[in-house]
Amino acid sequence: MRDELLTIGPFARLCRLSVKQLRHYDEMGLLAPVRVDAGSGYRYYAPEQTRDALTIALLREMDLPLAVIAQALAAEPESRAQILRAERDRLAERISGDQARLEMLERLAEGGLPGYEVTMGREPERRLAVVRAVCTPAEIGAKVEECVGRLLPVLGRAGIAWEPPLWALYPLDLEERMEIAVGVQTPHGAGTPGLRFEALPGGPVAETMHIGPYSQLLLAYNALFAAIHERGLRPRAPVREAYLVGPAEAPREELMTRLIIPVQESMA
Amino acid sequence: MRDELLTIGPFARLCRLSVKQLRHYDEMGLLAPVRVDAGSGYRYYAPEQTRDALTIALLREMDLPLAVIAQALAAEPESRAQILRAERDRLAERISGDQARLEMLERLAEGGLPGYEVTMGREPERRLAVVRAVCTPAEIGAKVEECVGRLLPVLGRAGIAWEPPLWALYPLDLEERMEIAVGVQTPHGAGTPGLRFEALPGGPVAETMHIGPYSQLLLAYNALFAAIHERGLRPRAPVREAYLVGPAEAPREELMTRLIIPVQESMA
DNA sequence: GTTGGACTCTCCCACCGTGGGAGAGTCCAC
DNA sequence: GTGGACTCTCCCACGGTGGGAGAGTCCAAC
Repeated sequence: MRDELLTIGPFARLCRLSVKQLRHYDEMGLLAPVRVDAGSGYRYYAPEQTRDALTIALLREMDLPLAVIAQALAAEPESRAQILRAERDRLAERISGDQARLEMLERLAEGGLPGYEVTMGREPERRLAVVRAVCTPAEIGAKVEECVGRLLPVLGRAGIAWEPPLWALYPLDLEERMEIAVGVQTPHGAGTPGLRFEALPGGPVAETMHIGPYSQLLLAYNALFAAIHERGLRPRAPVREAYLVGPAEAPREELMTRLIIPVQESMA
Repeated sequence: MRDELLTIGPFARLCRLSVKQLRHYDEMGLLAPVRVDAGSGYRYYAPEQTRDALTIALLREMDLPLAVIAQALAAEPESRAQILRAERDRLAERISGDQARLEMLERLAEGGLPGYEVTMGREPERRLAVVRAVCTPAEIGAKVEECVGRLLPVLGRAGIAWEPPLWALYPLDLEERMEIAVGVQTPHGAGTPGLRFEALPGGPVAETMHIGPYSQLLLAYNALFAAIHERGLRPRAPVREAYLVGPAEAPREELMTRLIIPVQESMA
């Protein structure tokens, strides 16, 4: 095999990369030309390097960061596969996030920004039997389900009577470490192991109804917070969700969720 | 409603935006505070501005560019809905692109980078009856289908005998304006209106078989080009695909496609 | 009144990957 | 030996956000 070297332009054409890209990859040590002329600085690539260059182009096409590509190229097949799997998971997560975004955007594009009727009212005091969990914002959906799965057996075993709906309580801000609670309203069950109790004070609240998948809840909260602030009020934790029609009873398009945020005169 | 103004920090907390973001939005004219103290430069926001700020936060959450958000906020409801629909389409396209990427990444993560056996061989001369089209790289899939839909009736009406597979011809480089052709091998049909003919010269080729959805074809081409360049050969247009098992005959996981790239000694 | 601490201001730089363009130098075929 | 195509390095731009410096401001507590 003759090893006539290629200057950067022809080499770029072979691997479907731009000259700028190749220079950048050289500079960052991802793909160095086999020879660099000391005098002129000209980069010379060997035809064998197209293999790596094509691989880089392929992985870039899948949106892997250059740093990760560098890792993957340098790694043994085993850890390389591991890196690729990690990236696959990252991409899968991005897609599912984008799909939620898409659904919200659909709704916005069709219904416009309004579409939520916010009511200012009063809530009675409630006593909830709850289980708690700590999670990040991204995990909320899974964690709530998990909590429901923990809660119902406890209630059943203890023979505690309760009526729907299920409730969930959230902090006001979506932080990295947020404490949530899932429960039901009941006067019974004090002292049951695994159960905790939450006394929700009565008082003024803002509320609205969300019909549709949970991925679109953000829209409802947006309307809710806007209405609260416009009235010069301040939201107070915990935010309450009541699952009037849940995933067990209806397809995701028909879920009904009541959103309630306690409010307070801002002067207070 | 008392209009006690808020400094940037408390206002940021209300709308779940960072102080940096608010300053940036002010600077670019997206959301200006109602009052800026001439002496100190302090920004003062009115509680009513939380509505716009929340909307901005919401649209950013859906990944709309700030410039588009500015447009949307300024526009009438009608054109706003239009803008949102356009963004929805953009996002939908990104998702489908990402899904293709994900599938390729799956395959890479599982099978590793190898997985394609590239054969160097010789192809006989072939005479194809084709229809042509011009498209961008993103449209290829749809255009090829459209071409098939145009080709088959013409063949049928003219009573031209042919045998599977269907073939497609592509240029070497994926450019913005690429000419493609779809056809079948047949000795008949000269002069049929709507049909053109393509004489594929025989000679040395590199080829491989791709089994799976078309969204993963890039992987096969990567292996193919790498093999060609490693042997010091040069690919020649047109690239040929033969659809041995097409979408009409099998689910997408089981599609079989033969990829053939004519090659030439690089010295020539 | 003064002090201290929390807040705010403006500026610059960083990330990521790519492209554009300036200005200078190099290669090679005619 | 000359022209034209190529290459070099260097700086700046995009998008949106964050970090940090260094200076100034607000307000409550003493």
